[in-house]
Amino acid sequence: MSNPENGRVPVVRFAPSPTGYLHVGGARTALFNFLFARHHGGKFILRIEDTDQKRFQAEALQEIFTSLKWLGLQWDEGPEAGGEGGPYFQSQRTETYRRHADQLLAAGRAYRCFCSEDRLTRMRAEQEKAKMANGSGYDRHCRLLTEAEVAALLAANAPHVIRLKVPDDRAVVFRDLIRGEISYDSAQLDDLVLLKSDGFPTYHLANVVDDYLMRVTHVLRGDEWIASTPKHMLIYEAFGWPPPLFAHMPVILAADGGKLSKRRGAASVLDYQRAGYLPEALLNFLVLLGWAPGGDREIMTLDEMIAAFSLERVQAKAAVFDETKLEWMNGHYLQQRSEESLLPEVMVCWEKLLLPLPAALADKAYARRVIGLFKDRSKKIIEIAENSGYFFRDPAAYDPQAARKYFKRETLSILELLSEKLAAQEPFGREALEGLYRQVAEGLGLPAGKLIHPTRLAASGVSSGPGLFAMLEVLGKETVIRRLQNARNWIAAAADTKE
RNA sequence: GGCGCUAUCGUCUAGGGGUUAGGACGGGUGAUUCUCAGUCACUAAACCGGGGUUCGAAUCCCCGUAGCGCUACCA
Repeated sequence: MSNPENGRVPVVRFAPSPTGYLHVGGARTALFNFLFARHHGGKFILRIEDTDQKRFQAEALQEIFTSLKWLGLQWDEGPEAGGEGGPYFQSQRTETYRRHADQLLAAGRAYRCFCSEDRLTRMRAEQEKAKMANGSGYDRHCRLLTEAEVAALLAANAPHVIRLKVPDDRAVVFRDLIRGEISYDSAQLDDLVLLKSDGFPTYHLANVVDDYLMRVTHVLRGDEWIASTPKHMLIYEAFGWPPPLFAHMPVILAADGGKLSKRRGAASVLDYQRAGYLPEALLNFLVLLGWAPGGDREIMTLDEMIAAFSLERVQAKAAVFDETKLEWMNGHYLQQRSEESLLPEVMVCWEKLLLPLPAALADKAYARRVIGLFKDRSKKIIEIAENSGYFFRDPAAYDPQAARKYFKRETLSILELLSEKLAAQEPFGREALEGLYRQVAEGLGLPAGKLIHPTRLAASGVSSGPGLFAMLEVLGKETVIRRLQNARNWIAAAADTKE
């Protein structure tokens, strides 16, 4: 399948810089790239933009890989995957960038700039003071250097950068696939730095050179890059290369309308994993932030997203990250999942929560049944583990409020009677147990609730949870009777101290 | 300050010259039940403001306002 825009099989790339963890905004950009590539039968490249040595973090790199894999966004080319366009770390391509910067120098489209940081700072301060209406930015001081001056400075080993010669006063126009035509006046643009004095390229140079060399057809990136795009257009032009197509994704905002940050709701992708979210839920939620397939469809598998995805339907407006809806969606996907598939992840939570580890945890079949009791009433994986502790050890205490309500003196005899009946009950299945309870209640002339609530509290220590009879069935006869006895003794002791 | 982008219920969005402006989350009410959830039903809730264009504007154009982005030898 070829794409409708320029007839070539699309090649896209996700190009994070390893300066921090992959957060949901980045994940959404990666997702849109992935969906676009898959929809058109194209290629999805992962490229690491690590040209800023000062901000590089090795852990961040690992986390980016782990996050993308967890979400199921497998890249076709990139680190670990290989490919013809490699290497995929920009820090390993510095020779390439230098060569290309030289090429621009030779063509007279760029020049060496020896200005010190000091001079630049002073210049900016003066511009600030003069409140220059426009055209603030580098004053092009070194553009006027003669060849002899440059040669002398070079001979003296003077540190320098390479800057692009930006044309004076011209419209730079490009078409954003989501917003339409966007135009900038080149007079607004700086003579931007292409190669830094440490020999590393700036984002702008590396980005353009790599996108060209890797034959990228569509640049789908966050909309904070819109203002950089005219600069990139000028670089393509200086090289004489045809530019790719651009589409800028709207940003994702925090609930208060501000920027997404760790402090404000949006953590890294892996934090959502740790918090008990399912990848399919996060993906489905994220795809709806800035895109909709049309109509009323919301719940979609990855394959359905791929089939329906199109850039034309991507929203231009920033979207607010609504954690509540994510939770709802996660609950939905939790219900869809089998007990079996949930087991490893719930087990991790149990192992953290239940120390020392109860022997019952080793019984996989039992664990699966417990999960079955909780997955439909939970929103996150962690909740399944948090609320099910009593399936692995007897309650250490009873919820005080519930105890006041359900553990009364007259409950004593009820629990005793129930213990007796339960001991004789066979089979110990949920329907049979319910039948037994209704029968006993009737015999006593009491509403079934009078039996059910104390039993629940005795068996679990809390007053909320799965249906009582399903719970008793999973717990098993021996455990249930033991807990009923424990509760009986507890009530008796409480009654004594009161007197 | 300059430049740019954006604007439909609280939130995500559908629609797009003539509609009772639709759906989802969240809220409210009710039903179900042994609790909590869940599920189901019902319900309140929106076209930023002003000018044009037009028989007709939420929809197209302009202006304003607000929000956001960029304005680095960061990405």
